[in-house]
Amino acid sequence: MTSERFDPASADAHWQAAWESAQTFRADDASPKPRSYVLEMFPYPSGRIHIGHVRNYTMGDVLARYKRMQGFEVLHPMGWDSFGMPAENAAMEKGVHPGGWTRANIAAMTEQLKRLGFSFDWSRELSTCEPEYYGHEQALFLDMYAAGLVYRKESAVNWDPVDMTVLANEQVIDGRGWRSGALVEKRKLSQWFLKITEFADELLEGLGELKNWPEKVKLMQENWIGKSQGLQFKFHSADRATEVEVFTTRPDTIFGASFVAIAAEHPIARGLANDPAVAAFIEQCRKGGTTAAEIETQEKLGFDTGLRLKHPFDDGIELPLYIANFVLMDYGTGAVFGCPAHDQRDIDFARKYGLPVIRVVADGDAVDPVFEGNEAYSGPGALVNSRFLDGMDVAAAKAEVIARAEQGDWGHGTTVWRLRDWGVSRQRYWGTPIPFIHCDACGVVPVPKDQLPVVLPEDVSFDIPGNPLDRHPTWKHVDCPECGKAARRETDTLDTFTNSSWYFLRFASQPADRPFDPEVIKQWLPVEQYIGGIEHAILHLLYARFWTRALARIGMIDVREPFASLFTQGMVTHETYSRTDPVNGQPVYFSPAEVERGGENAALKADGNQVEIGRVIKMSKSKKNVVDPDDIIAQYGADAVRWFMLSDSPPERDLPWSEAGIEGCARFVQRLWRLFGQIGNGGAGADAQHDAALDRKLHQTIAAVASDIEALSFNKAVARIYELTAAAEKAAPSASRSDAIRKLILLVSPMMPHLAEQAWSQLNLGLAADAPWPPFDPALLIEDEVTIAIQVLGKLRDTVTVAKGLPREELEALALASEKVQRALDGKAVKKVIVVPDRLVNLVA
RNA sequence: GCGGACGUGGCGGAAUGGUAGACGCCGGGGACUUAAAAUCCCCUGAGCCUUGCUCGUGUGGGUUCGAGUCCCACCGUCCGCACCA
Repeated sequence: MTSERFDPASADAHWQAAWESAQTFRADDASPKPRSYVLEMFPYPSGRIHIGHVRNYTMGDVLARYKRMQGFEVLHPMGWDSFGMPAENAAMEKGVHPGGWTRANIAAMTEQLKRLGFSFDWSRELSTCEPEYYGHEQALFLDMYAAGLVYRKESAVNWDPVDMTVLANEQVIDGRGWRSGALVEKRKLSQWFLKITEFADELLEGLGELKNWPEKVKLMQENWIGKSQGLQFKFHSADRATEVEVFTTRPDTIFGASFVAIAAEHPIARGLANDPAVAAFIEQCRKGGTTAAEIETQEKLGFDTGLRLKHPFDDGIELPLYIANFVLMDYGTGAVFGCPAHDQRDIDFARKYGLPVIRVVADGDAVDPVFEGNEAYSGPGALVNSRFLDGMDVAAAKAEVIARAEQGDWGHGTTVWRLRDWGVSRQRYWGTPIPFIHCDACGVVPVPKDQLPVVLPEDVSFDIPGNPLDRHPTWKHVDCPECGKAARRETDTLDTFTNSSWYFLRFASQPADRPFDPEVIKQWLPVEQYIGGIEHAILHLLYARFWTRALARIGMIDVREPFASLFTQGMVTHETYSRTDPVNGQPVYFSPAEVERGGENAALKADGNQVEIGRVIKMSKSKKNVVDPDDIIAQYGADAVRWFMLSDSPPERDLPWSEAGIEGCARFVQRLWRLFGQIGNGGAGADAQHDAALDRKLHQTIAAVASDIEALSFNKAVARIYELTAAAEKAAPSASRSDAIRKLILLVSPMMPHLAEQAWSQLNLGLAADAPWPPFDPALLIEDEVTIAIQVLGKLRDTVTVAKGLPREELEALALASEKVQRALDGKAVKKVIVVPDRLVNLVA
């Protein structure tokens, strides 16, 4: 007997406990089965699970469960990216300890995740803030150091003079510390760097192999790495007292040069700064925004230094030297030559300062040496006005100029990268201690591996400004491992991105005495499907690729690319509800829980009056358009929430959350439950009958849902399941119907695992989670009848349902026999007939 | 400014160049009920002279027997940002 309603409140917990006690989702390193590693980006333990996490992990869970059903040994782990600034902020604001705060958050969020029934192998759970994890990270860092991939150099940081602390870029608001409001200073500190630039070429080339990564992400990484090939050469003043080295990707346009520009921070500019006008201009360049969007829209400004430089091919040509606000010191040489006709920034600048605009590349049109427009031409063409280059195409001219520069020994062809080495030092407490010791006699000495982990002391306080590690009474005082004399520990910690750069390896293999076992890594890696947010498109994903390659280079692993497929999911959005404050005219926002939504209107529950329904946007605390996963799970059950996460919107797009939507999902859970209760006993009577149409529908659905899940097109799989459900409901009792319902339980089990287990348990066949994906009969995928569209001049006039595979002549005859077709033809002669077998007939009159 | 993505009913969205709007939500009508909830059935792009016809996938062109889909130009929305020389 089945109860009338499916009760998630009891079923969810029951089946979660059943999976846990059976260790259903434990991945077996020794399994003979083919492997599948499904990974979602692990969360930062901020305190509460966000609905975005729910969407992310639901997608991964459907894939992981499906893969298990397909006979794979699946690794589907979960852990915590638990070092980071929010813990320190909480410590300062709430007076709690970062460790205590973080671990309490992890405990609460673990409970939240478990309520959703995800098929995680919890035995592999890891937390990056524990010595059992970061100790191995320290060992890997030492290995990289030994391999020459780690070095120290001076680097500038944002220093808050009041809080006596280093600030992250995001903590600097309008040039001031976010907490203290003090003006931020640039300070030079000796810091640790990882040589990611040594892998720039590999990381760029490697993108080509990543067939299952979004083009968008690959493009972002490509641009971030920023490979540019060109010419680096020096301009000289007539007296050779001044020389300016520039880099250009367009050496072919050298005869179009009309000025040279250097960055405000360029040594030559600084050298001229005793002139107050120069100093004032440099100061002016420092103000204003530093982001691309700000700089791009900002007016181009220059300052003529009065210096004149000789053209490398003709001493008779003199170019003015400007200091300009659009030249970047940290790219190339910090100096460029301007060719206005073929670079938009340069022409903006030239028009402003009345500099010549000389066209040197012409795209086949008449050669007009006077360039009238204000739009630079950067396309292909033949060189003009360029002496020995005339007539060459751009590529040939580039090669020719580089060859001549090298011959004349005044320049050389070179490759410039935008990518810079990764500074990993953070002057923060809540991170992985960098395992080095500073000794006055021996210098910087690595901590011997047998002394790892260097454990972060937890007896620290945040009531005084500055780095707690630095003022800890004992922690930093150690003996030098080399000479034994008193020495000091490094008090910087590692950037939290290092924690997430190898966690996928530790998930696959976690021996106690080393970071991982390469033999086990080999079995699981690469991750078959990685799922997470687009916000990690560059940094995390590039660093993880870098660590993987670095570890491969030093012989620790065989994999080169950690993530075979990457999927970036969209956000969960919600309407906003607001009223305008009559006093200040600002909107006052209300949360969905405070609002009663009906039809096209919404009213505040408190006073019954209307509120304005705003646009559907990303959930954010400030707009109050958030829903809490716990509340909705309690109200609708895990399966309805999971189903909602998969329905309607394609997974890469945003998903608008709505009350009506989740209610519809909860209703569908009950609808399935009623259907699942209608499996016949397989005995006499109706249940012996077969239903060919339903059989076909079932097998088509099994095949389609499988391919939709593999393509991560969950919204399409959901639509298929609705269709099969409707077909099964309508079908008369038969053996086919019972079979369809039984298999439908399995089809929905990756998505609604609790409901599926509850229904499956009544068949006494073990756990649904352990059941294989139902096979389909390819013969049943083919329809025996097809509906043919009949068009006249491309317009649909009639349809006719016929046996599949009818010959062309018969289809044509059928089309002509149609009354509607004859009416549309209106006596005109048919000139041409297009027949697409089993699809359509188009009569051209 | 540059780069990218996207524009299809009231809404989320389907659609190897071949019947546009699958599936879901909302809405309307009906059945069941003393009643409500729940459930089930039907309708639901727009317009019209309603056996049917016309229009319709941001706009304007083009290719094609046939275009939501391909090409060109534009408009709009969203996202990202690094002046990359």
